[in-house]
Amino acid sequence: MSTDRYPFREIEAKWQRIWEETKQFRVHEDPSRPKFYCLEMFPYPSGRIHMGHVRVYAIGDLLARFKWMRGYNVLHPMGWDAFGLPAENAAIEHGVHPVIWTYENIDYMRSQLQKMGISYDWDRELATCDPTYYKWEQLIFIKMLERGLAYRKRSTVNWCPSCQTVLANEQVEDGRCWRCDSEVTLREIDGWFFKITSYAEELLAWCDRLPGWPERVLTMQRNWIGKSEGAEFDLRVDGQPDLAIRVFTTRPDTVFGMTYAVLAPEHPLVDRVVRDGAEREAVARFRAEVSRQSEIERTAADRPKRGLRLSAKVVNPFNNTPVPLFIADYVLMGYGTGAIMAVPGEDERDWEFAEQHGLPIIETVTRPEGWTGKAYTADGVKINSGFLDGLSVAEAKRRATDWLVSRGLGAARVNYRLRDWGISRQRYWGAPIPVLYCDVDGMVPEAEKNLPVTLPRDVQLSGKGGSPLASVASFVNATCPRCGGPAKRETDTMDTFVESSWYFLRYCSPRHDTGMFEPNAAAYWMPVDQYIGGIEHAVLHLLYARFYTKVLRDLGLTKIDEPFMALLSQGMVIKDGAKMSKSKGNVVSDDFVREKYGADTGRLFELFAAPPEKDLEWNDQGIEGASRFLNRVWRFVIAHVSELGAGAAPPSGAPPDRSRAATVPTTEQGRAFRRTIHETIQRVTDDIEREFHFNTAIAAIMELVNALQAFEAAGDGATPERVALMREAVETTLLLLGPFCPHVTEELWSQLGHPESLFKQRWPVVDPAALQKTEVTVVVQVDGKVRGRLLVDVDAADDRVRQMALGDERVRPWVERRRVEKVVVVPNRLVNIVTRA
RNA sequence: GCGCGAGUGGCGAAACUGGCAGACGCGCUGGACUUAGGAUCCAGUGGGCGAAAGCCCUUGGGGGUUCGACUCCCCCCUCGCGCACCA
Repeated sequence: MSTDRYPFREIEAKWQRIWEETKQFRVHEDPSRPKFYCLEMFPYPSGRIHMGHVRVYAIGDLLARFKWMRGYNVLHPMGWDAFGLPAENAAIEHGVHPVIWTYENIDYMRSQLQKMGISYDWDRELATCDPTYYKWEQLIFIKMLERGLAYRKRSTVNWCPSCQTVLANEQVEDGRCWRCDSEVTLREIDGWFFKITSYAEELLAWCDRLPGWPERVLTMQRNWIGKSEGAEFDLRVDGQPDLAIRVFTTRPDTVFGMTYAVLAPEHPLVDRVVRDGAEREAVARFRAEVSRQSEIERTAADRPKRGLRLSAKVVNPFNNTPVPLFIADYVLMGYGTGAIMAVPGEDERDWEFAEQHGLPIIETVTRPEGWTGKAYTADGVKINSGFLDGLSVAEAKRRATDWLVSRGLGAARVNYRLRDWGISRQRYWGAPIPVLYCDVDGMVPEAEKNLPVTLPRDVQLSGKGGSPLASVASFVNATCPRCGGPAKRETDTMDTFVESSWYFLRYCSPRHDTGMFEPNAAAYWMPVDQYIGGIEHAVLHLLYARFYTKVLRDLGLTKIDEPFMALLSQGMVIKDGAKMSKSKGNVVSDDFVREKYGADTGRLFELFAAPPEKDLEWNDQGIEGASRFLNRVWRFVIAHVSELGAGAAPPSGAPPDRSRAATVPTTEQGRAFRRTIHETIQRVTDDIEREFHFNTAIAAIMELVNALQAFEAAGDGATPERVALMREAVETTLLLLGPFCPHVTEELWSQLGHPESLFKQRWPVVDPAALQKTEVTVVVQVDGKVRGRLLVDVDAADDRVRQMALGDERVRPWVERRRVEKVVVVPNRLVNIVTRA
């Protein structure tokens, strides 16, 4: 057990107190300064902050403090995503009311964050379960309802049997619940939806205009939205003139290859094309079989396709040929029209099905030479396709669509995979949906003056299913805001992703009480300049928030199109091969690390161990290294305080101009050392600002400290020049390290005699003169292998360098008795002598 | 299956637009100080040969482009992630 650690406990408590007392990180709109809105995804108050959380907040704090020092007015808020199931489950298991459980967790986690010393403006703290918060969400819900952006319908939805609630499509991963991993089932239920599909095109288009986002997140969003262009048209049912089946295809060029058609088993027209009792029975049996499959089984691509041939036939409008009609499990009711024309020649799924059922296959695209595959889906010349023969696929698509349109048989059509966002939750701990049902007026939104519709405190939570609010008579029985008669309240609550879809706007004016946010404040701060959070929300929260922001814009509340300009998706913190989580029992608590090593050390280690986008394996030994480094800095500065501190304080409190040294070094050693200082400034600045490579930024600072110690050790006395250089190095080190380890650097900064906070200093500026070199080492290679080194003047003439290289005595033996074929000179870098025997 | 991304010492990782591979740190080895060291400091640390100078090999594997390849191109292997019957 190490003993001689710097007194981090006292230092951290001291500076947290001072920052709080001086309200150092409280901010206000200030149009005279550039703003920077730095935001980390707010946490769900699950209980304790662990090292997985620390990583995100350390990154956010580093960027916020860095931007402060770069002269920005930085908004850096924190709050709580406070509604959600764990609170309700805790209530069921332990009998604690969700409100108690939630606020106790918030209190504890807030104290943990405060002990981390993050530069939050705590005056802006919010919790989404606060009625003054969700009130505005209810108001927006009503406005969305008026515009048809919120609607209620009965539909087949994803149901999590363990959470006892509906899930949106985005919240199902691999057929399992995103939160509890239970297998999701399907259920027919009434529920509320947000019409995110109305924004599909815009959400997709803006993916191309978010250069600050990681490409993989944008790809995931594009895939999720799943745009496909094609055509829709009717297939007449043979012998039933009043019946037509609408199909959607992305390949209208292949219609001449249609050899059958398929309806989803649930398709409503199935009942109308069925001819007799026996067939009806067969259909019922098939449907039962299909519905027995779980969602996972049904959508797995690698399982055999099951189908049932119906007696009816449908007619291909292009050539009036009747083809057989099937119902099959590989056609989904939820996409397109729930019915397809099947073209086995050019579609892999149809090929597979056709083979199984002995159906004919017509090729309508010329295969390339030597093609041995089955269905052919690439481009080629059209064949067997009537008036389309000889065209390319793209051209044939256009012509076929035109043909349909001109005859009034169909239309060009764009489909999206994205479905509307189901937001009804049959649970208690969420924001009530502000709607009532009246016998006279039907479904009625709550009057604005009656908002918020608050969640009642007294409720029986059993987890047995059904919305718990339904059993709270005082909540359910209400007054119709339209007729004043009795009405019943909606008892579903909203998906908690609704709260997190606008909290970043609320932070701009968190106590504003006449609207969602104060428009001028939002206009000043928004959009978020840097958002930081986990990759797990690539499609969930990040898509919902983008959608909701656009809705607010269209309601006239804000002018911004997109909430987050730049996104940093940090990797997970792994321990023993798994993500840290309570259920896996591999959590390294923030309390443990902070008490043993200090907050600065914990943060430093997480920022140093890996670049932020990569997963980080927690390593108990690695943190010792971070601790050792900070101790080394501490000991060095303390040991030299008296000699360095003297005169270090600027006379008037004005920040000294650090871009010019008090002294221009007179020795080569001094010049080299000062060059190291300024190279470090450049490296650290670039690493933070350009690439988010915090690990290499820290490495550069470590190198500077190593150089500082070497410089000190190699000296033969404290000349004024040496002291000035060391002071420059020490101050630069503290300034550069500040955003990573704020407490220890702030303390040392003050010990050096500076009356003003380190974080009110300007970020160090590179002195170009210090970077200048007079000589460089040039590597000499012979046939690509390093054989020698030359010390030459910077920008020495190529010819001269060539001569020196050829004449170098370490190089000569490798060149002797060989012919020099060529000499490549890369100025200030290397010489490569190419030889031949 | 399709689409991305990644494979570098014992470990975490560096390497700008092709130009000294392995910065920085962990671990390990030896030494100093010490009653002690799990503190601190010094030295060493990719592999092989060698007393040393030095030489040879080395960025998943194979080919290619180039004076020169971790970096660019082609094929293959492994791992991770995403999508996964979306017509």
